[in-house]
Amino acid sequence: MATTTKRDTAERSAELERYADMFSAMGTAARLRILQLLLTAHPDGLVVGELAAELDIPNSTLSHHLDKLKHEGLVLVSREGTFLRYTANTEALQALLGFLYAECCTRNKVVEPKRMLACCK
Amino acid sequence: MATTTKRDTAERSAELERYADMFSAMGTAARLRILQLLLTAHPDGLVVGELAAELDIPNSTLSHHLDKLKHEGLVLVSREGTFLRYTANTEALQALLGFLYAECCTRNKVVEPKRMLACCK
DNA sequence: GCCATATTTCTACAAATACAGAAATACAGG
DNA sequence: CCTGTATTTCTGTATTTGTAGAAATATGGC
Repeated sequence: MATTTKRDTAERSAELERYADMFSAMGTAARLRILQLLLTAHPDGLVVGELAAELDIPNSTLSHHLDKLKHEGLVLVSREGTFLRYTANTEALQALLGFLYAECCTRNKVVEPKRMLACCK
Repeated sequence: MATTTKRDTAERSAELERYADMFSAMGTAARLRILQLLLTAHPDGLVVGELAAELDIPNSTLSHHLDKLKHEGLVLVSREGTFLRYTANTEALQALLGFLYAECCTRNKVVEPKRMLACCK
């Protein structure tokens, strides 16, 4: 019989916390919109100035949002001279989608999870 | 050619806001755990006392979290005498999953979205 | 080294959120 | 109607979050 060790539980709750933080990072219209724009521009991504042009929010606010998205691993950054280019982190998004799918559907036993595994890049 | 009217844009941003609120509602470990428990118990759901027994948080705090989840449409409530029974709102979760899938994958053109439509109940 | 541009950090503040003890409400049963 | 149990609302506080102006930093070109 499979025993659930204290470490298992700790890991599981740490994982839960991580996903909660990711959901939280997507929990405002501004940041969700940023992600949308980056996904639309994927895999090239966008530099901050391009995002700013679309979003009509002050640079400092935008920077703050980008920092949060970066901190939760939802976007990646690379420098191009003076510019910083942000791209959506498809791996993280795939993980999040997979988690949601597993929680929502696997436990519900409506669709087998295999179908999701190939999702995203 | 399809023109994008002002109303289209307003609707789209209202929708975005709604999904952002949903993500926000799942943006803490406590509420994500509540959803997990409800999904595990789906379709029966759980009464508040059962949730309280699992979660080890004060009733008032739990009630507050449940209220937020209810407000964002992620759970449904029904009264059973003295008890209130909460269930996961699979329709809302399916919509959220579909949104995330569409944003993450359709734009990315990796997997066709048809595969998701039958997901959840 | 200096200048111009891109982006972030600093700082501050208002608003939202998490939390929880205590009181209030809702219901079932006697 | 009174009692006990279930759950929420009330209340207050501490923390986090969103926002943004101003200053600072980073980079490339002259």
